[in-house]
Amino acid sequence: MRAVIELREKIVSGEIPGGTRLFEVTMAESLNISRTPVREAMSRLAEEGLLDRARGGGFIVRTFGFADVIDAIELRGVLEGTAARLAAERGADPEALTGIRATVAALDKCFGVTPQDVDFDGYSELNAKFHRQLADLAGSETIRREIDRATRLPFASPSAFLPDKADIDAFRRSLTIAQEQHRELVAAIAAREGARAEAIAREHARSARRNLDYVMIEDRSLIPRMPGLALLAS
Amino acid sequence: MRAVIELREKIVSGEIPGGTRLFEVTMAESLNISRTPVREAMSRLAEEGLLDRARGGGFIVRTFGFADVIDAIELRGVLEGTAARLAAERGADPEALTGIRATVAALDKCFGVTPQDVDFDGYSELNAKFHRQLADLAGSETIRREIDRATRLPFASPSAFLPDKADIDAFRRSLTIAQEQHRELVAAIAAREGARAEAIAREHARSARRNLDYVMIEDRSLIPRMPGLALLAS
DNA sequence: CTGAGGCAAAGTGTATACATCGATTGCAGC
DNA sequence: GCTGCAATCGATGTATACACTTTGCCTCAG
Repeated sequence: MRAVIELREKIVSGEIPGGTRLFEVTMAESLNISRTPVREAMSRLAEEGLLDRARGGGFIVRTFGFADVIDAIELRGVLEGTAARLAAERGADPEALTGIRATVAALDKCFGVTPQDVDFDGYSELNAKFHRQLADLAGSETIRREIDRATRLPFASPSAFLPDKADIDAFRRSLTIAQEQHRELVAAIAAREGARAEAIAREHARSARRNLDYVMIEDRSLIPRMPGLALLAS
Repeated sequence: MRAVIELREKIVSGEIPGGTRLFEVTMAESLNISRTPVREAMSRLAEEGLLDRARGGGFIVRTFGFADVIDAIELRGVLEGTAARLAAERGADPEALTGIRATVAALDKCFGVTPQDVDFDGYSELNAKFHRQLADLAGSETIRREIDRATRLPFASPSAFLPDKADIDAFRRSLTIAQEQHRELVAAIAAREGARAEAIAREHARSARRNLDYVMIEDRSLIPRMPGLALLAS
């Protein structure tokens, strides 16, 4: 089990670059374990989407570029949008609605009196909770699973591009906008406005893309500080 | 390798019902192989979505109901819709467009002069090709993979509810409508009409749902003839 | 009688030896 | 010199023995 964690870390940190073929014996020696758990670990990481099965057996580290980050964000928006739309169309469970409203209220409390005063750790955690609750809101195991899968890649998670210290004004502003979207998204679902709920969820995902664009265009020195961008090629 | 195929068959045929916990030793004995390839096989079937990993190790056969079929169809519509929209918005590769147009033309030739005269095998094969080409059209590996994944479950494939003999009028009619959607979908993408392309792709997936509804409401005796419905619970 | 703790059995996790498959390289024959 | 076949090396596939974890039941104590 430890093998999974160590191997995953080596991949997401970029220590093992994309395209590398992983040999069982080599990996087993470097981790000081036998081939069997290595195979098991690789199999699991293939499930996660970090590895591809090579033809004729074996595994290859997947290569990710910025286009993949963009598409992963777009995909998350589409899937969360579907969850929101279905929740609106089919009617969300009242208890679940109450729960997600509570999360929105808790997120409100992360904002202080001044724009500078934001509880980032609290926001990040509650944001993750909000998105988990959203995925559940449609009551569809199929949708929930798919969101979970699409979200598993390090740069595709809803909290991937939340600023860790958020000393950038543009980032800080994005939090306020995102929270407004949280609120309106829940309102749209409760009002059974499926199309609107879907549109908001899609747009909401794009805030991650805006932050990504900022990092890429305005201040590339932030790239190393973004967990999940380390494994990108080039 | 043979283990994967045999085990998969036992699951999709319903021989091993959902919720069953699979024990490595038992399975190994029943397949006359050792535990190692059994583990490997289960791991792969977990990737396919047929098995879930149980807490404390081991695997459990996933349980599917009709709600899962509905949601899988909806999901395919959403993902294919996204592929279509992105292809329209970003501009599809001209060669790829030519290729998918050729498939549409070939599909046309499956329809004879009378409504009764349809080449079902040819249609089925070309239909699968069309959907493969559609998934590729956006030029996004991320999208293509996700469509591939969502489509892998036996009841979620684009050809899942094509009538094998199609002796039902309603089914035959659906083919004509579906082909019209193929044509308009390509036209919308070529015209860079993203929203329309997305809408058509979603609606197109719903034809599978219409066929499913027919089977469920009008003539349940057809259920065993639908490959991929055998593994459903209840 | 109930609850907790330990013991036993079953099942998975791991290590390792052996088999098999594929590719690459070298040799021989044309 | 080129082509084809064969052999060898390296990698994954398979079998099996052993270790460890977990779970369920039974017993003993409160």
